[in-house]
Amino acid sequence: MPKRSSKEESTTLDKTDLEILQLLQHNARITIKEIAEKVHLSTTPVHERIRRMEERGVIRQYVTLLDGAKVKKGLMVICYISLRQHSKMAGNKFIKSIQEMNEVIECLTISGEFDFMLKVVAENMDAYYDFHVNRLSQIENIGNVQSVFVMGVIKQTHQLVW
Amino acid sequence: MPKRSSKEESTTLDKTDLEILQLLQHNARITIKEIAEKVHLSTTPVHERIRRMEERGVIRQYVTLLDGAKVKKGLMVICYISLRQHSKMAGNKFIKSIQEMNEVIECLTISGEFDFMLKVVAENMDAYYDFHVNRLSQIENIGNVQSVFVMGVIKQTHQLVW
DNA sequence: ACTGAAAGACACAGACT
DNA sequence: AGTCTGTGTCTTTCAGT
Repeated sequence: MPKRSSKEESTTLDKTDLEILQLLQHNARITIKEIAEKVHLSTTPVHERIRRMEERGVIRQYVTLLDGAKVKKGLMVICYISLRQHSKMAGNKFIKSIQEMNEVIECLTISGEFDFMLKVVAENMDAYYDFHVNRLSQIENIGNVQSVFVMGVIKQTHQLVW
Repeated sequence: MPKRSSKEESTTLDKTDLEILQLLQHNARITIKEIAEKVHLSTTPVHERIRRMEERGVIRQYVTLLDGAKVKKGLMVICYISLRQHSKMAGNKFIKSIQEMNEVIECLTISGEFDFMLKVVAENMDAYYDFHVNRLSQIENIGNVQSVFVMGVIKQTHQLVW
């Protein structure tokens, strides 16, 4: 039997837990009282269930989503990158650079021709050009870079439970 | 001078608004009292500023982010799709199908060879294969489909203000 | 694991500067 | 646009089942 840290007890989520998560996914600012009513419980167990799911890491974060265009981040670009070297150290250096760039809101390692897929936000094309040429391309060990522009957002959700 | 609906007054965001947004981005369940302390104001103006930013649509939604692996959505796939026909009606039919598929958590229209980029979540490879063959490929008018597997998440944030 | 009650903290509205 | 103050509501803890 594998040992587990006390912070990550792996009791499975029951139906009530999933209902609570569903409600929280849609509205992180919903009151515990309101959740309690919807799942037909009093506030105490709801409070405790949420606390445990936070502790176990099932709940990662409560975030507020903003309208990009209204905070001067109207342009979204998908950016594919391959490195010239694939040593662990070279990879870590790249990752560190990416972590520090606020414009990069997502970075995934992917299968296929490229090593990374980035999602980059900028105010407009000029700002993106500046980012691309003066910051992204300056990272050492960068190989091929390819930009794909996002013309429209059809769907964007964070629901992992439904 | 262009008319504006009263719901979307376009007064620019000042430094305090941006500070509030920054705090809310990191923690949607932060109390107004705590925000007020950090921006050196009383709760009333903070409350009012948030209310206005919600009304104007600057704040889109408060959401809870879950750990995919812990809610049986451990696999993430990027999926590129081109349609056979590009009429408006054909496009709308596709979009409607996508909206109804919970596995598709993101859908973007993109420049380049493909028409759409999807982000799909599934419990494992079997579940993804089932989704791909029996649901995605069954949408009428689907042309080319290409799947890229996400091997790791280096960075994932929703901060548009920093 | 839950209910119910009770204390303390907070949100929200009003009067005023 | 802001502070201050009061009221009602919610969170959070605890005793009890």
